[in-house]
Amino acid sequence: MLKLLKKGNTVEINKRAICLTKEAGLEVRGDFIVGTPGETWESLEKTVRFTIDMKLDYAHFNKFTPFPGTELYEKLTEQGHVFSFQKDLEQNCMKELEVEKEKIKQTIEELKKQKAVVIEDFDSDKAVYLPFFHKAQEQVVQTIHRLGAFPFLTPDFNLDQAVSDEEEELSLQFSSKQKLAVKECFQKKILVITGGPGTGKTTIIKAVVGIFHKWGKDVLLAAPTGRAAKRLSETTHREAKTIHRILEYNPKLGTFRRGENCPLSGDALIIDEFSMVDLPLMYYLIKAVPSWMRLILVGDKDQLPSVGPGNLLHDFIESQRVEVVRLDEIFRQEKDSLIVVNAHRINRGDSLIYPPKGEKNADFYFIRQDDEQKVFKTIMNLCTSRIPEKLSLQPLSPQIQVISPMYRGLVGVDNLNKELQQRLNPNQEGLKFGNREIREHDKVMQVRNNYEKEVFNGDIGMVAYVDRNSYRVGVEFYGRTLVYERDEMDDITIAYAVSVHKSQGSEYQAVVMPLLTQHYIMLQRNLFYTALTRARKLSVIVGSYKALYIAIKNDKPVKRNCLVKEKLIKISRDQK
DNA sequence: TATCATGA
Repeated sequence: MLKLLKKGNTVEINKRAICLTKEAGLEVRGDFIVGTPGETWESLEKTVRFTIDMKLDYAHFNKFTPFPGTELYEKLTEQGHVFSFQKDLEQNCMKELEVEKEKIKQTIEELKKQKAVVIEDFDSDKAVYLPFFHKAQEQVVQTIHRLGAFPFLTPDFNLDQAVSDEEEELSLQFSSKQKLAVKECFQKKILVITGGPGTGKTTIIKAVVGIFHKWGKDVLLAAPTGRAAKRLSETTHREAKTIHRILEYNPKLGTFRRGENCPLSGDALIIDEFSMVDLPLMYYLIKAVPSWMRLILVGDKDQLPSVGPGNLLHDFIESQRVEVVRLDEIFRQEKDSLIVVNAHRINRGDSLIYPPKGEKNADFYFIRQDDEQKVFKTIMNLCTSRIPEKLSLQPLSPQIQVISPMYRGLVGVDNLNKELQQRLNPNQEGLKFGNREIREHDKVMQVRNNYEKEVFNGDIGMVAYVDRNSYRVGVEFYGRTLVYERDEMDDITIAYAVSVHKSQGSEYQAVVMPLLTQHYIMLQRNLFYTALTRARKLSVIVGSYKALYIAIKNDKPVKRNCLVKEKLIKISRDQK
């Protein structure tokens, strides 16, 4: 018998299945099968095929026989080597593949009987889900469809006048696109506003909130992270909460008090940084949205998709069943900035434009370096002297940030932090906590929301003092010094280098990033785009051309197996 | 084959 067991955050299917999943490359992780809900038969088979390929490769490797197509194979055959057992092995593997496929089908059928998975016909294919993800996806699609069709109040005042009033109040001039975005918030039931950094998303929210307020309507402001919520409330001068908080999350029970039976109250709900919202969170959120409430979703569709399943912002936009305003004019940086130009090129999958040789005033540089050691050395050199000199900044300045795609490795976040601490902040007596040391003047990052201290996950600070007697540390965040007790030390981490994911939502004058083929799993267009657009004045990429090319060409992570987009299209077609 | 991450 197969059973679903819950262990920590992971669902395990009994031993045979795990064995099967391991052998077949099917991983059951974070409550869903193969990384994404709605995995199709076709892609399941591809995964299996891939695993068999790897096995084949591995088998050859063990017998010192290279795989056809590899450089080594070509070289050796050129030299007259013959690999006679090649064919047998391949044939065996093909048989194995059939057996594996059959085993997977049987396992999934068995799981279906136990209602441990939901199998759904979709077009000519079949989709496999864990029940929760199936339910979540259905609910999100149906509710978005229903909410969009629900009648709503349109303003009884002159909208154009209201917009110019806001312009005056905020003392700025909206572009025509921005004006449109503001006005559409009042003319549409559900609206998506998307645009890159510097396209004025927050200013638009500000104006929208202002107009709603003057109209006498209640607006709820929320964001998926504590930091984004804090930023939102700072710019709008109104209360903004995390989505978890507006839904009144209960961490002990893992439930939300707000839901169908206890909906949110208000006339409009604005979610900022919507690109970070994943399918489960959207499910809980949408359940708590009453029919009359307007929904305004704001985010950058080109940023990193949520780590959790789903790619909702993208799916909503692509489905063309939700109204979208795209902000594409850039205000923050000039048009001749290579950072801006290249950010656009990355999103189109075009190759980058490099500064002319010897150019000293460009804001983007690519230092070609194939060797990991050399990349490492270059980064050290950039951080200790070249960048601080060029921008006249202190080497310890929080305005210089190293970003890395991964934690592991010589040019990973962890090692870079260790080495940068040694070079940038030597000779300081620090406090040891486990295997790390916190020193005076160190750059640190808060990694957990703390509402008492008013610091949030992702906030960057500097160690102001270290008290060796009481084992306390004082950290200065934006002019405020906060005291950390010994047992609070896990709330901060050294932050000379941070992951690209962590850097999302922050901006720095200068950004340095290694990019090598060893990061291949992370080499995605969105990742590179996010890293590049964190810099305002200077962005330096150190790495191999091949890695750069892979990253730009790879738009795969955008294509997830969720069927939110397809289902939104289907549901509106079926109703006609 | 193995990476990133939020929330109370």
